[in-house]
Amino acid sequence: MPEPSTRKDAVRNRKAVLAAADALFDRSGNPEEVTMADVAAAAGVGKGTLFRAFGDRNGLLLALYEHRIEPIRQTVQAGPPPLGPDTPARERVPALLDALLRFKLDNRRLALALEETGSTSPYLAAHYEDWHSLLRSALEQIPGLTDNSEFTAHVLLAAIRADLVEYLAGHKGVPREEMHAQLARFTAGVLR
Amino acid sequence: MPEPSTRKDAVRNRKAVLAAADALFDRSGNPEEVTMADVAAAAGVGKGTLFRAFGDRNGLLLALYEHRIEPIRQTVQAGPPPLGPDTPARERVPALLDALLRFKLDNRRLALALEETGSTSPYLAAHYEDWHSLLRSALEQIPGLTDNSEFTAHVLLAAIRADLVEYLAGHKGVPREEMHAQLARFTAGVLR
DNA sequence: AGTAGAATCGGACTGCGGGTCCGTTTCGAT
DNA sequence: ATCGAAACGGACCCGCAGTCCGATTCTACT
Repeated sequence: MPEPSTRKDAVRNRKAVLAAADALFDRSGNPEEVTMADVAAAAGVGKGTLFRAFGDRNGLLLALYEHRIEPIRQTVQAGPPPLGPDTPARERVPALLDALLRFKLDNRRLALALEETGSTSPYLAAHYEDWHSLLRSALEQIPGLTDNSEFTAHVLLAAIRADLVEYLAGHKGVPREEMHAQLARFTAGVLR
Repeated sequence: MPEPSTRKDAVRNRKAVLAAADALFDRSGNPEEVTMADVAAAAGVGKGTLFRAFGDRNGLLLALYEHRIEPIRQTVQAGPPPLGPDTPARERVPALLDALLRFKLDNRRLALALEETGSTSPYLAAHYEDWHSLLRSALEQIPGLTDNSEFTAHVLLAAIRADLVEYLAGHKGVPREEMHAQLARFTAGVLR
């Protein structure tokens, strides 16, 4: 990410901001109450620096997200089954959803903040398209689902949206394994 | 809604505000850019009046929503099949989802505004609980779905969330009937 | 009809957060 | 050591939800 010719104070500050934001978002219950000024202060940096490095609030959230999701992305793209590309679709679909659910449980605040961001619908984010098309092409390889795969992929992703996960896990107190089990059961039903 | 002893100017202003808000939300593409000041101005009323009548932005949105959804609510509660209580669950579930999808298509801006409202997750709204428990109890009457009905109801409702509907219908240009068809196909699959 | 006083009105005002601006500081190439 | 360029940082601006309180309008009572 850091360009070859970037001044080292810029690099240092970028890291400081990422670390501070990372900590702040996980700590607070409601991500909306973490302000940009807070992040800048916690990182020991001015607001100007913060905004120059990440553009806007959404840019910061995105950078955090990409950093955290990287391992999963890698595994999906070139790793072993059940996530990697060599997995039969029937196993890969539930595995993908399971991994994403685990990610959202592990990164609830961040995922929430990312999907909330008022004006920007989560469906317009670049990474949504990625996950959707991956899931969709997996679904297309399963006989009997090829016709409605587009919509089915949307619904399966909607089943693990950050605010739903937060509601069930955080508000309703549904335990982790229970959520995984319910999602697996539902997915199995859809895949018939 | 207006208490027996409410001054008539208050009643008049309340109606004016509702009418103005109704029009404004439907007109603008992005509901976030309709400000409370706009609504007050369009209604020919001061901001103080607006806030006294509805509490806050969310209160206004809710009042609008309840006004518009009332016919559906009535039909569901005491109307004829396929929405009313005498409908066999197997037909009622898809009918409910279809009606809600139609509602969201017809009231896109409003539904969006209602589900966005930053800090307040849609899952904490009173009406979500209502629809969820209705759908869930219908699902429970279908053999083979009784175990996972809770989660299944959440997912089916997630399939018609306002921002997803807006994304598909508005951004991707999926026509109405196509959306209804896709939802019906998916639901049929889930109900097996 | 007239009047008192309570409820409502309305727009100036506050608080707050995202985002910008620009004088000052730091970097690194020569 | 020097100089131009890039980065810094915090004062500043802007827009919006929500509040406050003096002015206004309604209604109950005579």
